[in-house]
Amino acid sequence: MDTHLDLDQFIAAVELLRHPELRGIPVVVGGSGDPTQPRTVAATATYEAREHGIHSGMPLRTALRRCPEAVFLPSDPPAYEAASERVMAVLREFPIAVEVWGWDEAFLGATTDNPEALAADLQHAVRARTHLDCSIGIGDNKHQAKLASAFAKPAGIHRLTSDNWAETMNERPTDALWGIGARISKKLAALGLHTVAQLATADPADLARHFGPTNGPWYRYLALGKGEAEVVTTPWIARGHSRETTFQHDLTDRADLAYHVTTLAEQVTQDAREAGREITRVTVKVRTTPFLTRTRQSTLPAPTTDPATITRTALTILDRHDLTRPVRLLGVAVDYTMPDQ
DNA sequence: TCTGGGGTCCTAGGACCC
DNA sequence: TCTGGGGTCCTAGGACCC
Repeated sequence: MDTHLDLDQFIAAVELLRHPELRGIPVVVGGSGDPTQPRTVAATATYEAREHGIHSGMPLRTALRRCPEAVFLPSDPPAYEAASERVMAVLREFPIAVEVWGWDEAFLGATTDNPEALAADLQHAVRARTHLDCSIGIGDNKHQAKLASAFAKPAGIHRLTSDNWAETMNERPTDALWGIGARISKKLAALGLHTVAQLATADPADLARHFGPTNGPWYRYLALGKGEAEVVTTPWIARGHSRETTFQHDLTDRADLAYHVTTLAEQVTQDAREAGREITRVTVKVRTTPFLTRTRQSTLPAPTTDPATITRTALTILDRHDLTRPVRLLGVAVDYTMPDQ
């Protein structure tokens, strides 16, 4: 039996623990906390802020317009990281497998006759030790458990297994599945596949023709409620790493672009060194007005952690971009060598 | 609603080689 | 030279997720 644990309103909850006086009023977290700053979006919004139509991903300036009396707090990733680690430590004290999935989620593998009782124990322990609420989903695999935890919100427990999959999911739109978003859902709808039930009975060869040999059949697999069941506890080895910056005002001067690419390349190389990883490929991302994103990349002749090599490569790649339009974002990404290669 | 930052995986097409 | 077929690597972009 797999379970998925999802902390409720994680970032907002951590902030409200630090600022109890803000309970009950609209709070928006994001950027440096200055809602007049352009090109900054909300990381999260409290329930009270949501009632004003504010949601995560919304530009802070829009949020401010919708709710001028809202309190805006800066995003504080180290604080969320620390809170997350406290929660994961509580989970690891249980005789269960823990697969950390971002800051505020974890998959848990357990052998038990009574998963609801285990889930309640976990909720009580997390609440007692961290003052944070979580929702827990129970399923036959991680996909089912993940969807179940959403049904469990707030602070509840829900079971979604193959026994009640069809009755729960069949009439829902395809983007209710974990792994199908708005784009694929729209393409599926254009093929007459609107619901999970319709996708589940679609022809796999048909899907493969439209979505590729891996993705097509996989979508049908998701619609049948199937998915990976193994909870992996071994630490994740990152495939790569990146840093990017959106500028509050567009850049047009090539010297400015070169300066920022150099800084990003140096940061990324330093990150790689600290992680003890070697770089095999460099990608430079450029987003111009009107929100057009392009990437250029180059594979290195040999893996390296030499800052000069990475910087030089990044600058050469930058010159392969069309830089005739104002630039709003620059990014440098690298791929790492993987062990056993 | 003028639209963040950091990831992962898949696909299609071209280059190149045998 | 009118040109087969397969394998592999590389690049650029798309889609999804937290």
